[in-house]
Amino acid sequence: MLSTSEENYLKALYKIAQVKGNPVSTNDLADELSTSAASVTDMIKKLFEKKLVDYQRYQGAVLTSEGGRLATELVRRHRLWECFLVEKLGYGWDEVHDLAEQLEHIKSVDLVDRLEEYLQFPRFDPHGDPIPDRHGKFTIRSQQLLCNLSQGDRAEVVGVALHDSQFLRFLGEMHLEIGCVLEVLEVFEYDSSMRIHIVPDTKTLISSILSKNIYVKKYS
Amino acid sequence: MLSTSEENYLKALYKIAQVKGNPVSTNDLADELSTSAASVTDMIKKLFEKKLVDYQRYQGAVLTSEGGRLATELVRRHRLWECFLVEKLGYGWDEVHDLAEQLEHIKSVDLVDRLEEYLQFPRFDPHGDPIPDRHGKFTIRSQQLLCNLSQGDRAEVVGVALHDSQFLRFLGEMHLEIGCVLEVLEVFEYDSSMRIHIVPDTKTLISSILSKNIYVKKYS
DNA sequence: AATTATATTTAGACTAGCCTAAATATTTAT
DNA sequence: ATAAATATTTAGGCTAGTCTAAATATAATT
Repeated sequence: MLSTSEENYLKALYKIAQVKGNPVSTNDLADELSTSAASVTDMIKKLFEKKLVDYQRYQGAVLTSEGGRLATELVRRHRLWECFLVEKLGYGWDEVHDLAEQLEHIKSVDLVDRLEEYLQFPRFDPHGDPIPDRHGKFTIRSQQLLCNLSQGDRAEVVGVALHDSQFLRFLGEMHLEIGCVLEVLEVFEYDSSMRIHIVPDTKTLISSILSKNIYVKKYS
Repeated sequence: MLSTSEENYLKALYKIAQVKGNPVSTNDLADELSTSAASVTDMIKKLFEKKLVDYQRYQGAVLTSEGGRLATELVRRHRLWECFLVEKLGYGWDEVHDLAEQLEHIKSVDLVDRLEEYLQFPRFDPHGDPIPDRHGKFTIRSQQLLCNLSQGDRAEVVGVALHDSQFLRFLGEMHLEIGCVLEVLEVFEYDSSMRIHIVPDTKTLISSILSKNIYVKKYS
């Protein structure tokens, strides 16, 4: 059985590897987990003993297939709990991260499977991130950013690249949510801002900070 | 903020005080928490520092009003999570204790209030135990035991005095569940067993081990 | 009331997870 | 290629929560 702390290391390893590739450096882990490099070294050794990471001194760490499986399971739990909190308890998508962070560590062989069934097997969480199924498989969503669309393009919002609550609250205020359809009305070269039409009835200007962090699926 | 361990001590203090009264002895706590008396002494001192218990060396511990409030809140959380697990996720009443034991420690100011609303403010958990409201108030259920009924009495099952899963599974197999109505057909002095009619269609013999651990509300 | 038995506390130690400071390895830049 | 900068590990220590063994206080028994 893994401790909460061990689980958090696995998740961090998984997350960093996705962005920066393998091997994952001690310092990157320390940053991600807001801890010291020395603590990371200790824990990596422990995970190595448990065969959850491959590791050689000074060379960074890589999840083993078992480590990867466990990390994916944690992502699954996190995202399913986020669905539950938003869909059933009425939380906003900007409020659920910390709670899901706690709930994902609940130890049970089948709790999350039952939760998934109860939620009717959602494939994406409230932020548009894909939810791994029982076997760790998931659909990769479009990686195209809103900022890369051109005038006249129409697309659906499918995800966000940032998850901090300020950003999410701001998007919410602008009615920019997962699933909404938009059209690029105009692109301003000067500051890369855009005027967009959020179907059906909002037309607004958005800064590039926003458009660089919204994933869309372009209608062809 | 309290640790999971501190919270478990508060719950144990509350539980023991209800059964044996105050003050609660070090050994009783050690038994309840499956730990050593030495550990209990350490933790009680800590809770005393935090003003959650009154304590004098060798004289046992008593929850302060703040300690009692927190303990009641934990009971509330535990019972609401049990409701959720049974009613929404389809668990049996014999399967939910350990999961609720974990879920009750999730830190949040409003999670459990939202859960309560989502469950439509249940007043009793799946074992018939009363659920404290936001202010710690709850309805005390009938304390009458099935074994104290006489031939011809009719009553409703309102609770169980034991919570171990073997006992609960056995009751379930006999269709003896919270809310069911029964009538005492015959009482056998010899071994205090009873023949009962579980309305509408089961007639069966039950041992005194069962009838001593089922709370009923007699129809007058 | 003294003695024995029981309950409780103290003392000292252990583990997990974290820390800082110092040592060492690797990488980068001159 | 060597020096400087950076990254990583080691060494030693801290806290929370636990333990066992020993000491001490309370309760029970004669």
